[in-house]
Amino acid sequence: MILSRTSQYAIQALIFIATRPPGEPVLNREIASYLNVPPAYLAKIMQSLCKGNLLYSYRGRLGGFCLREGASKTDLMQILLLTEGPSFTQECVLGLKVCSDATACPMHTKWVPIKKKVVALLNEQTLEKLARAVQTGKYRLSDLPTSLLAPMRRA
Amino acid sequence: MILSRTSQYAIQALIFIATRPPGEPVLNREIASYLNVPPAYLAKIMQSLCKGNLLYSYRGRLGGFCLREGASKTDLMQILLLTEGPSFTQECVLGLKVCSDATACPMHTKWVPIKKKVVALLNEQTLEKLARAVQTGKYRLSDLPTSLLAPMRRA
DNA sequence: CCTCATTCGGAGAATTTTATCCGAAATCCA
DNA sequence: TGGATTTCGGATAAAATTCTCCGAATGAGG
Ligand code: FES
Ligand code: FES
Repeated sequence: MILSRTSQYAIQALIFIATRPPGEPVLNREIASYLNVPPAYLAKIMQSLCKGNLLYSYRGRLGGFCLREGASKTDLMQILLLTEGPSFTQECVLGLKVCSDATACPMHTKWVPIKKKVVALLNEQTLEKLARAVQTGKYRLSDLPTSLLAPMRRA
Repeated sequence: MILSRTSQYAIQALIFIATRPPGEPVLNREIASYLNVPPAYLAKIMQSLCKGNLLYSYRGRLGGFCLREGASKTDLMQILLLTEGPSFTQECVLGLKVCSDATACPMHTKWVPIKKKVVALLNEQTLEKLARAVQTGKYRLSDLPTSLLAPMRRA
């Protein structure tokens, strides 16, 4: 039910960059402050996304991060393969070392079809799509300020 | 895509107990060795399952753990509520603090239906069902010995 | 009663994940 | 050239998860 924080930050950051005009480098500082995540930690994640060939990075003034050409067609699965490792779709839900029809745990037959749905979803959601959804204003990338979360709190 | 090890051990252990004759206490040591998990760690998990009212525990000779009456009707969701905490089905896939239609992230509309399927599955899989599946011999609770995992290894 | 076997409960070690810090290298611009 | 800004990369710290150890309490049986 859970992605690691690292994966969540990576996805959020990439969608955010995808909402910005392509070609204009975006500062790590700006992303972190918009998403409200720790800047130094996010910087590490950005580095690994560069190494995974999803981003370009530019140092110095006017530096920052840009999506690589075509990276707006990147889907979430490609990102998660970087951040969660290549085996994350192949794991047994009960933690057995091997998940296959031949070595199935008692959840296997029910779990695999759902897993397939998840994988299909991750494969079809591209940064472009997700960025557009955000741009409509109907969907958000960061938390609402706490003041808005419990508006009935006022006396 | 991932349950914590704690949850995986808890589920495995409970299914194992459910495959045993009810009323006869099962030793922690026996469970741990069958499932091939760290005994001292499993003992902690068993303790918390007792506190969560899924198990009875008996100390001393002839001690061990038994399912509580009716616990074979326990479903996986009840177990996970103990081991993962009460909010684990309500979390945003991208990590936003609140997941709701009104504060949706760009994955929300696609993710929630899948989440519902997962929840429904967890709600319908009882220890009884899962234990029976294991008893048929077609499904396993523990890993195969490594010697069997790569049978082509022999010269 | 004593002995043995077991869970209980607390402390704490090891590992992994998350987060921080800082000096060095790159780049822009004056 | 030199100053300002930014990422890079390595070390390290903090927190959470996973795992271990041990003495105490409990209960069965001799
Ligand atoms: S073996 Fe457990 S999910 Fe496939
Ligand atoms: S808000 Fe992200 S899944 Fe609901």
